[in-house]
Amino acid sequence: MTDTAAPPTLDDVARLARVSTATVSRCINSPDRVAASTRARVETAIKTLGYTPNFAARFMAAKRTFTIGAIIPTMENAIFARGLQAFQEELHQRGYTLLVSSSAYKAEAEEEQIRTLVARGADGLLLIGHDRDPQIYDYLAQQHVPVLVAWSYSETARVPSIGFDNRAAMRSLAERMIALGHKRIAMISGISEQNDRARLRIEGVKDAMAAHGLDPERLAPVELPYDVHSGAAAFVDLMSHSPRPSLVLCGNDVLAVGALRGAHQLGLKVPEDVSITGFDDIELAQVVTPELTTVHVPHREMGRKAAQELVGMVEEKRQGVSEKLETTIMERSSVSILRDQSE
Amino acid sequence: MTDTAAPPTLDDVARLARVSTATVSRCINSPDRVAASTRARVETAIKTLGYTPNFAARFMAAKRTFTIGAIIPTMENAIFARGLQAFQEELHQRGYTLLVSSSAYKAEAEEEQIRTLVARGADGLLLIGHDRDPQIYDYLAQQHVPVLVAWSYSETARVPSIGFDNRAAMRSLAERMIALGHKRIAMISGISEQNDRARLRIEGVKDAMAAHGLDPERLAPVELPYDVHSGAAAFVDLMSHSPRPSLVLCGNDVLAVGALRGAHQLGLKVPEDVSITGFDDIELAQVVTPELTTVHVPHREMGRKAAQELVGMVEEKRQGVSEKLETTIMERSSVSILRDQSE
DNA sequence: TTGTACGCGTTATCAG
DNA sequence: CTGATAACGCGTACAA
Repeated sequence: MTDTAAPPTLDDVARLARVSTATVSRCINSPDRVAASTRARVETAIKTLGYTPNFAARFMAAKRTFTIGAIIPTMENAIFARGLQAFQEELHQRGYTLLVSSSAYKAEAEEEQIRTLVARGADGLLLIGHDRDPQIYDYLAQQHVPVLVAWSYSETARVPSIGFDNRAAMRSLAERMIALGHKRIAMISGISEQNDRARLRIEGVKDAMAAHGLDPERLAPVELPYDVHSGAAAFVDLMSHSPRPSLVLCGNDVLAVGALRGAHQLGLKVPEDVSITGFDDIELAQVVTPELTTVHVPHREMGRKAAQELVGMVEEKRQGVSEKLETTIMERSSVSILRDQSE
Repeated sequence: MTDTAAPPTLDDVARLARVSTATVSRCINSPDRVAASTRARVETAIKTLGYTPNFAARFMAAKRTFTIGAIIPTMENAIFARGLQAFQEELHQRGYTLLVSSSAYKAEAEEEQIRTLVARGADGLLLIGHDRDPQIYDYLAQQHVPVLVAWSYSETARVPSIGFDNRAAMRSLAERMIALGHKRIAMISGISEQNDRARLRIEGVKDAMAAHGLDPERLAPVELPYDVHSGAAAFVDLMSHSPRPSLVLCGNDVLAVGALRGAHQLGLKVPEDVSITGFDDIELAQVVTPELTTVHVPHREMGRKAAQELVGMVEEKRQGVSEKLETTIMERSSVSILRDQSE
């Protein structure tokens, strides 16, 4: 128990076990390539010394860290939580450690964190969405760090993605709402700059409107940070216009919950007085009253597949292949039927 | 744009700038110790090469990383999100990067992640709560890595903590409820093994009961994972017993929201038929109907102060000093008044 | 002010 | 199956 000593090194272990450092290293990295007897000796030495490999040294020599980095826009709400959890679990099964950083939806912060994670030897990176300064992709390419994007699917983007078609998903939700008889449609969106999910969801609504004889230009989505408070304020403001919308489509569930609160403040009943929808289907959506009609995203599947693909890219040094995941509309009780739908 | 080349090194920069590697290193780490003219040359070289210092090499040579690690029990709900966000912001201001890992409330996972983060050169560690295998503290001491605990305050623990008194906080909530006339009290708790917050909150309720002539042994808290579904199931089960409790105290807001759902399933009105309380005062508490009576925790203050203290410990190589933060009871609408409270 | 040279703790190559 | 030994990229005495 020499508590003041510096952490033990490979050398210390080697000396104690009366072998060379190479042998100790082998015991750790390919145990089968060393005799059982000596291995036993080494293992005891490791135990008694409380030896832990020095990571930096290992990285310098081997250039691999078995670490994957992920940068998500926020940890403040649960949007990315389930997917990330699944991502981590799958990674862990494959012997990788996940390190997470949050950018607070700020492009510069994200860039800095990308550099940080790469410098720290991340073998691969998971990023959310495609929209970012192209220079970053140059940097990543130069550093030979594989990158995979999640939460957004794109065929044309520079890096592979495991995600869903935000535009199509939102379009089909909007079309369903239109089929239900909603015509006066408003939208509360996340901030679309540097955020393809937000941007594409707006486009999806416009697609639906255009396809059904509504003027997309009249949508005029308001863009705000993804938090409950903003959602509530925007909703209250929206309701002060006339004619009032019969439906408020929200860019995600958090904004939708905010809208629900706004309605509550105004004494408006949902869905009788106004309908509200969300996107993501996080736990929150089923916990509020009324439960939210929203777009279900296969969070866990996405996380799991992203991990598989990213590890594949890292280990086989190959290009990643994109995959589009399916979303489904969850019709719950925050939407009213204005017109009977018998076809 | 030689895209196939390996990342540039100090050596490359030195060659291009026609100086030694030592000079380049100085330009980066103590710019004032080098002549302005040569510094300019070096800086251009760095720019044109797109040089980024290799982190592992730097760590090996300098033994500092300006990285702080944090291991939280979960990212799945927002319990730790706000505090962690504040922690990160404060860290960033001081030039440190935060790396986060989640243990899914599993002790072995946490231990592994502690080792991972230390091996990766974390200058300091933030941990949640005090309950863990003492060996881990030995390891951390041996590695000379400063540790700070948050979300729980203790004077007697081996490591310093910035947190609140979970026991006293829960006790005063329970006392307030008793003062309101509640006598048939049930509790839905998190799993208390290896979780001092959960454990102390149970104790707090028992303290309050004992102090007011109620038998603490009759509390019989049920312990479950912190998720909405578990909370709902436990609540439904609790309500099948007779006599039914008039009040269900929950170990945190997530369980309380679950209880609310359970009540809804049962057709029970809250607070008319049964009262429910939470703990933490996360955003969720104000978003559900009825809004949750709960214990407010100063998340952001805790995160900020934890960052300050931990950086202090790292930079000044000193023992950390603990601080107890205040909590307050937020009385909202999930609790009924059974008895008039004029004193 | 600048350069030389060594050490940090591993892994990997190559003999033995 | 095992042992020397050369990298890996950088910081820093020490020397010039």
